[in-house]
Amino acid sequence: MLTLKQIYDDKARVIAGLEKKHFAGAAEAIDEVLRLDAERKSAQQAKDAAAAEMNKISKSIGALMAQGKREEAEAAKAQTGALKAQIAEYDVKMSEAEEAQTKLLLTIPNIPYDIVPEGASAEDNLAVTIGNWPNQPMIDAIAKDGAVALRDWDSATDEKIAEEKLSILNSQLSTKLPHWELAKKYNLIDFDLGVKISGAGFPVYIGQGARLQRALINFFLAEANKAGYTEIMPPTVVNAASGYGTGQLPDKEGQMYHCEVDDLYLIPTAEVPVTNLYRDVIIDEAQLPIKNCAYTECFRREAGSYGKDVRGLNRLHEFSKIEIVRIDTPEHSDASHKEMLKHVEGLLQKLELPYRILRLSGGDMSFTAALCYDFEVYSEAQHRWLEVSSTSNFDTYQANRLKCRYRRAEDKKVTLCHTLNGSALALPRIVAALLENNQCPEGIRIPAALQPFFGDDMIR
RNA sequence: GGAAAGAUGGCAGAGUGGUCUAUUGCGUCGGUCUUGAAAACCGAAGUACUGAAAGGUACCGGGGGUUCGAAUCCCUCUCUUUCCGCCA
Repeated sequence: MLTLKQIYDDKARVIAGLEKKHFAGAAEAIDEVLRLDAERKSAQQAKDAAAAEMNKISKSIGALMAQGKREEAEAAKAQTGALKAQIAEYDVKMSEAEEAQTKLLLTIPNIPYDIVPEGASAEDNLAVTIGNWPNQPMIDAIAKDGAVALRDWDSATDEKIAEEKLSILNSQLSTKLPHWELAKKYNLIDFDLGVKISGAGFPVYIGQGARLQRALINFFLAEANKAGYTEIMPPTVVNAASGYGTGQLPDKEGQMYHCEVDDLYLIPTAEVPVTNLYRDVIIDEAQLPIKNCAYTECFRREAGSYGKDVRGLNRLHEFSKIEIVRIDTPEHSDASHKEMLKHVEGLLQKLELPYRILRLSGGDMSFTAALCYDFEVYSEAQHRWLEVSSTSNFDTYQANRLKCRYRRAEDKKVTLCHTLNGSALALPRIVAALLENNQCPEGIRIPAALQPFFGDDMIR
């Protein structure tokens, strides 16, 4: 959640940020937060004063008793009744105001960074990079200064180039089979068996299909380890406190599987356990940035999804994902974020998949993010972009909920960390794109970087 | 699942009703000494809210109660450890 300091320091900026995120009633909500804070402060001041008086009297009673002055002690006792009632009253006022304030703050989203594009929906997301296009990679045409240039899209020229490329690509690829037919043709994935033993959205991977899963997991972990991330294997079931820490609760209660008997939640992403490792922790600055990665199964109820979005591997209830998580100082978090983007982009380049990177608009970003980039791969049989990674900087928003802080080397002050995370990568849509984009008469070509992990150059 | 014991500051570990803003040890930081280091000695050091500051308030697993006063007594919850049972 937002910190009070953020609001006191620049209220207008906070309100403008919330409006950019299309949060209705921003100004009213912020004013209410401030009103409750004033209420809390005055109640606390009154309570503290009464408690100080009370403590003083109590101590004097102890001294009087020790000296055997019983009558004076009894007189002092008589004084405390009114004070006691006052303290209780102010205490109730204080905690009521505090609770109301926290509850309200939990419903207020993070504020976006300045470079986040204005806009209400996915339509307004800004493509910043396109790569791995056939014949002549788009990246050469639009981002000469490096793959993760992350410059703003030049709509006059870049959009035209992208459109042309897309139409060439689509005309070349109209004969390709979608991945669910390829999965059947090569006996890689059985969706019907999954329905039988679990339900829709729980595919069974078989033979080379299962081996491809394992190869991708190992490939992504190997790349993350190479990039300096420490591998974590966390529990995939967490308590409610962890859900609140990273912000899945209370906002997205219905999206998580919940084991009621034990009041535990199946994780929707490794972000939850791996970030919560640092809940209620004060880290030495020398240990930052913390760079962790984890492979886990992820579980999402996906209530309300339907149609082409859930066809085949497009949207599952259980899927494998490798997540990278960073904890950093405010000064360095932006550089950390860029490194993460470069890492994720590198994976897509090594897998030789056509991709684009989008900077999400204010209205399309998640509740907790301050800056978010989505990575999408182009599915050549479905003729659509599939999201395979979302890489975000949460600024201090998550850290404030988590109470994840660090001790600054310079002045020993305890300060909120910045948290960041990103998928690197989610498997199902990568598999979909690999199958569709690499199909040829002989089978399905495995990209060179993946061959050592898969043990073959082709699915036949 | 059954039984017992426990939860105190970075760690270890005292404290069973009144200067406890918690004894002590280790570790950490600063200083003295030293060419430098070690040792020794001296000193410092928690978190949060509040206040311009001095200071005040709260925190000894969580919540509640008794009392003028609770780390300490009572209730309750959670967790941990040990033993037994079951088990990959």
